[in-house]
Amino acid sequence: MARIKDQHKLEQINKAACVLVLKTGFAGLKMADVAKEADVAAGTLYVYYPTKEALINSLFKEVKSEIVQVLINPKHHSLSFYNTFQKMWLSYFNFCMKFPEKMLFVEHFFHSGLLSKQTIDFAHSIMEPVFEFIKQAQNNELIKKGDVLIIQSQISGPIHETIKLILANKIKPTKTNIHLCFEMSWQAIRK
Amino acid sequence: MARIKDQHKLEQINKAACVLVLKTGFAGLKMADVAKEADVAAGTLYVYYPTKEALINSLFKEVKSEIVQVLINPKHHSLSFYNTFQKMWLSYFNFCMKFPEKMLFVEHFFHSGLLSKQTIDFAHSIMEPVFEFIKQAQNNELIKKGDVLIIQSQISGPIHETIKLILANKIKPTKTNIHLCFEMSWQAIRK
Amino acid sequence: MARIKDQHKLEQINKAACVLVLKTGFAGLKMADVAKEADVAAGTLYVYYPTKEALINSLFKEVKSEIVQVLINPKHHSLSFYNTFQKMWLSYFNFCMKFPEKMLFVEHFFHSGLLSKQTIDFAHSIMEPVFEFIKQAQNNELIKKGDVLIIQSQISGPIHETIKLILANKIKPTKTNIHLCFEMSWQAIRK
Amino acid sequence: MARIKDQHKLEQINKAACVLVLKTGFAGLKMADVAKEADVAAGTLYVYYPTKEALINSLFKEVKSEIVQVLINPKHHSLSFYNTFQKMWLSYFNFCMKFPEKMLFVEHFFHSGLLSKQTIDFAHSIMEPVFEFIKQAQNNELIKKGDVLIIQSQISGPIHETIKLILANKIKPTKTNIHLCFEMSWQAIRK
DNA sequence: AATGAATGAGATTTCATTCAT
DNA sequence: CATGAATGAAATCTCATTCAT
Repeated sequence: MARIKDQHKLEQINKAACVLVLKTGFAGLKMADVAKEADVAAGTLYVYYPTKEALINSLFKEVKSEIVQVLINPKHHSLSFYNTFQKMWLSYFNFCMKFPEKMLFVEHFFHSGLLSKQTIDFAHSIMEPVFEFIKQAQNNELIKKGDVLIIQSQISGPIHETIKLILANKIKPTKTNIHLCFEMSWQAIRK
Repeated sequence: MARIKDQHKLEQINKAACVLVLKTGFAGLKMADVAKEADVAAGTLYVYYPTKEALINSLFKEVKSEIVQVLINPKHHSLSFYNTFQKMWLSYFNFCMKFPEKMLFVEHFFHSGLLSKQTIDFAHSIMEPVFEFIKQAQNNELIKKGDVLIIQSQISGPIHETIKLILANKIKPTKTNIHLCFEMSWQAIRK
Repeated sequence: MARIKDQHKLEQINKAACVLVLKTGFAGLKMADVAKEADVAAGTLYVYYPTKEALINSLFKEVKSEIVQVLINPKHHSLSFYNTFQKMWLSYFNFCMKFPEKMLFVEHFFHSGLLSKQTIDFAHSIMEPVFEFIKQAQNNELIKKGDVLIIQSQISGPIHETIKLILANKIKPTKTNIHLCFEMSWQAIRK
Repeated sequence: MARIKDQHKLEQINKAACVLVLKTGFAGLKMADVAKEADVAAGTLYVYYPTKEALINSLFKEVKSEIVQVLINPKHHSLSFYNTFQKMWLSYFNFCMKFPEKMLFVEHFFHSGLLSKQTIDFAHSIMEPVFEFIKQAQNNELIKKGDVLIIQSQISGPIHETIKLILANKIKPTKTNIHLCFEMSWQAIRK
């Protein structure tokens, strides 16, 4: 038997790619740098991904999936919609604070022109459970009616912007600021 | 007056750079492509901008300025804050619909790692009048207190997301959708 | 006006590629070496040919055409078929002696798996006038009947082999050897 | 007797290398592909051959030897030279038809620049018995005088070309075509 | 001996920039 | 000023070879 394909190595590569996007912006994401950051030979990247494009697409799907996992965590289920929503919102906010590289990776590449249609479609389809959750609340007259995509972008958009402001050291992640941000989202969508 | 060389050609180049970002994403923005789209020789770009970085930074500042002009248009002044806000919001929304390439150019490059600190600082400073407008409303107890950057990102973030959804053909720019989007922003920030 | 695309430079590149095939065998034909041999920057090759494969295909077609020109030279026309054939044969032999790199280039790449079907088809189609010449002689009962491709390969095959032996210093291009080679071809095809 | 490791595996590898040359040309003969075609791991190739070059040189010598065996088969001995020659010619033609990958492997690599001088010398030396056979016939005034290399290339050259035409589906291996080919060779060399 | 993941030198190709015209 | 062919540093990617298992 040869060395088995190392799950750990794949994770190293993925992590490295995300971290580099956070550090240097993704315009300069170079395969050589990813390899160095992952402490792996350049050629090794191509054992796991046939092209740079494939790496980005695959990684995008993986991270997007992880994000959706965070959102639809069963632990969020609560008696009231407000409570569930709040838990979801906070989970996601905390996730973005903990792994800004992941949030930025998805944000940056979504409109970069580097993702395949297949990947974009995947990203939309995987969000279905989240959309369902929104629709139910709409049916129960708990939040505003209207296209779920608009409702959802009203929630995630400001979170991303706020995280970016924090990363840019323009604002601090104080309780006040986080609460303001949440409160605005809630007021935006509530009936 | 050989200073501004050929204003028309400069505009062609700027337009081309924006349009290409809209068409193919900004990750692969190539000088050769900008030249072709602008119907100009590659070398000509360097008559107007010394480097690609200069082109992007300069164009970013120009477009960002144009956007601020749209926001702080004196025509928006009205008796009530709500009225003024609504006019601003609509102006900006319509601007983004009319020139999505400009909105996306600014959006895409803002966190790309390709802009100089100087440009980033400029972008923040030029927004001062808008922040002032928000602060006044806060002082007059018309909208929520808190960091103006958070308030502002709550307004622009959803607009950008909604425009992107429209461009991606995920939703239609119907009166209902536009009104929903505005209403959510208003509910988000109002006291 | 910029520099005009330099016909001379294209010829330099083509010559260089042929020469390198002769010198180092074509398995090791490297773009960097072609550039160096042509006294041109590596990137310049890509001004003229989009890929290495394109360079090889294009060059192959050009050299093959040149060879056909040598074969169907109007000056060869003579009263007797024997005379015309002898002139053709000698022209081709001398061409191969003068430009062994061209002969070898065509020989080597023809069965290399690097040429596109289109190029292979071109190579066959361009030989039509030569086949016509053979067919006429067959109709006039001057040479053996049978598939022209077989007749033709009986003529060119030995020439190529002989040239290779000369290049490998195994035999000398003496009058005796050349005459023997021609005489065998003639005896092979004559009625 | 761990000398020859696994004879079967070695044959698989050799066959694979030949077959790939036939299928895809020799320019792109890759060790990984040879391994896959031989249904063996890449590393295994290096158990049998220290380098790619060694594989090619060794295989070349082996196949060339096999070819010479075919040519100097004692069964060909007959009363008349013509009969012997005809048997040799047919044996070789049939061998090439049965194992075109072997013929092409030798053909392709002979002038590829990838073989060592030692291998080239071996290839020439092993042909000595064949050259002797030709020389005897010359001494007996049965065939034309002249350098045996030229005589020999007049025989093998057309066979190779004809086989290639058959493989390329340009002609069919009919009795007529084969007979024409042989007849031309005979007329070429006979006194 | 056999495996195939990992390597890294070196190949092809790209693209911002220069410069002769 | 304008051009676009030419450049070459740097990027992506390949592949013969190694080596841990």
